[in-house]
Amino acid sequence: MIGIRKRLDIRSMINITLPDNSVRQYPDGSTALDIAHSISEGLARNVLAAKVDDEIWDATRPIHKDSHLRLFTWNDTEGKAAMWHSSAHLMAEAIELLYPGVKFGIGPDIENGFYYDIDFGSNSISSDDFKKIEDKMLELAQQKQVFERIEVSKAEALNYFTQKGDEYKVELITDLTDGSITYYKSGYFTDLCRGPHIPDTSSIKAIKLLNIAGAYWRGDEKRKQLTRIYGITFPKQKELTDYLTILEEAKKRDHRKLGKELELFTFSQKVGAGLPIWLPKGAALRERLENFLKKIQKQHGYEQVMCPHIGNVELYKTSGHYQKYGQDSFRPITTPVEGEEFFLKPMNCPHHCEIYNAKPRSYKDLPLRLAEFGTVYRYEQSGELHGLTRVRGFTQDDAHIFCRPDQLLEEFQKVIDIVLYIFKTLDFKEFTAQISLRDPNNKEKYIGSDENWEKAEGAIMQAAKEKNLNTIVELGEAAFYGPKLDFMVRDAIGRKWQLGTIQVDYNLPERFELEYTGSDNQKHRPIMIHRAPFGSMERFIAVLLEHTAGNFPLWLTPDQFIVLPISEKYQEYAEKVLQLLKNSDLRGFIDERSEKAGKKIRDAEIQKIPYMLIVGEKEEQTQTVSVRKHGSGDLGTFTIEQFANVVTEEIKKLTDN
RNA sequence: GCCGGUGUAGCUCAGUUGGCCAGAGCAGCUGAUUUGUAAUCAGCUGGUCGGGGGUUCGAAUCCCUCCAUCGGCUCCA
Repeated sequence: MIGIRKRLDIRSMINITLPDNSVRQYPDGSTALDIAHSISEGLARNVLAAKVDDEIWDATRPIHKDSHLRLFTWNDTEGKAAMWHSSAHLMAEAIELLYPGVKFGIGPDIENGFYYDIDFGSNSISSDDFKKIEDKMLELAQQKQVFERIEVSKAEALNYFTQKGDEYKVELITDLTDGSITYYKSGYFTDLCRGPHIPDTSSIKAIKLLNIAGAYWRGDEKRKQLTRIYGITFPKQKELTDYLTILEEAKKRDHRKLGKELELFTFSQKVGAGLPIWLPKGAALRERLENFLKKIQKQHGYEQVMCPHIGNVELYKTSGHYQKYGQDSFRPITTPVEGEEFFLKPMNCPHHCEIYNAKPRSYKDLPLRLAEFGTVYRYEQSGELHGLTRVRGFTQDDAHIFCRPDQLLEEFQKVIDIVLYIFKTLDFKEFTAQISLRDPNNKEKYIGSDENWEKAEGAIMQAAKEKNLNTIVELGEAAFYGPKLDFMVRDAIGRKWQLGTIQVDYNLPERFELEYTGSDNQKHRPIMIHRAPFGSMERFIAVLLEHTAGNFPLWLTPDQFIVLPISEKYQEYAEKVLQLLKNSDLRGFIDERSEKAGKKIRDAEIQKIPYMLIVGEKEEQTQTVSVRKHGSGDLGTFTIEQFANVVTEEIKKLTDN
């Protein structure tokens, strides 16, 4: 069906139910914008989109039946989405005018802004061209271009884009069903689009193109790479300025920057890309974090084990990792005489299976919980490396739980408890529990029987449900041998990273022929749970750095205090203070430089040391310290013992929750 | 791996259209100062301008290539 409905002279009335459940009558064919006008002019100016019953609509689309209506403005997610989606069209329009003949892929709104994937043909483009495009966009936006929705037939749509020579749109249309296809036309630009859009471009007042990147057409590495331009727009210039300021602030919390400034870790071109080197302060911090988890694990019946860093190729053929990842691994290590092949250990599970197999197991031995801080090496493509969050060598806080079927649920839930305890202790409030299942349309990517997959997926969902976890389900995110429960946390600029992971595995026990003798004196197969509450030490510390902006909890932080003698005369007393606090198991050092107190304080603040202890004549006479707290200032005078007690108590409170 | 950006002293950055011995601040070292809640002063050290190749009378600056790094894409056992 084509085009514009005829406007009737005498229209019947429709009932519109508003969010407060009040019902109002409007002429048939009224738009959300009309209705907004009837409520208030201010509202009408701000309406960007509307929800008509359960669908998000253009505010300018005529409504022809009794409906529930909700209006969206910039303050609503849906309003922002409509604005950014329309901004993508605006950008495409500007680009089409500036670079005639370009072809368009897709251009959606995203969490913060929008992008458009464009085939620039022989034109090459870089961020230097942004200004020109932004200016053009502003010019077009000011023309108050109206977004017009047009229904078209499939044949018509195919014809239009074939003539235009845009093969990407043709491909998209081919996959659509006839009767549901719409165009949106604004100014000089017509796009295949489901909508909805804002009424017109005049609400787009501030525009910033953010970055440019290659993006494979339809996410497929084997297909052509288009140029993706990311941007964001706002209804007010000030909001753009604020947004950019927030981005700048977030960059200051980048773990790569803080890690260097706080001397936690470094990288060396000579050692190799993606291979972090832990400096003394970082290594000590990491050790504290390991000890924290070791203590919890000990309480939960885990046993520590240790395995070599390499494993014979046969180990990985048995596990199936060789077939899946052999070609994408660091090249094998071979022995000079025998020609045996070894792989750098990319995961700990096969080794742990062999520990299980080292002796016969009884049902009474289960669950068997084997834990190891296992350092593994994985070849990651060079472009994927990223600080400590994506590396080629890292240490997993790994453990494998071998259990009987009747123990699975409880064991899984106990692991959830550990993860939640850690998150609580370290104050990670915003995380997502993601159930990662296999892609039902792509089963050949996975090993194992359907039956085992179904059992494993069912177990995870049941455990998460009984623990009242607020979960989201992602298809296709499972590991190749089993489904996972992943705990996702965002970094400073909003990227999502997987930290903790818990996985149910029926496959490796089969491949390694793991067995236990049951009470019936028959052989049975155990189930394996893979779990890493931190995920990896590297990634966890990276995310922790960004969450705390380098102000680690007192029990973790490298230096808990610094003693600042006012002058060299008080050096001896400073050493006494240091010694007494060390005796109380606190960490710190003395700033012995011949600098003024102000300078020493400034430097200690920059180093984010929680407590600064200023000592001079007064303090020496009364055997006290003047305490200044990082970020909050002077706390007054304490005896050394008082200070030690206060800090010890504070540490206790942080770890005993 | 792919697209685009970046690479100058330990750190943060200047270095005009290719042109004298490549600069600054901080850090470091030496000396002076002996300091009371976010920067005391002076002097000095420190760079094959990411590596290699090329163009040129002349390259930090232009070209090629490799490496690292940043933002994405793809991937993530």
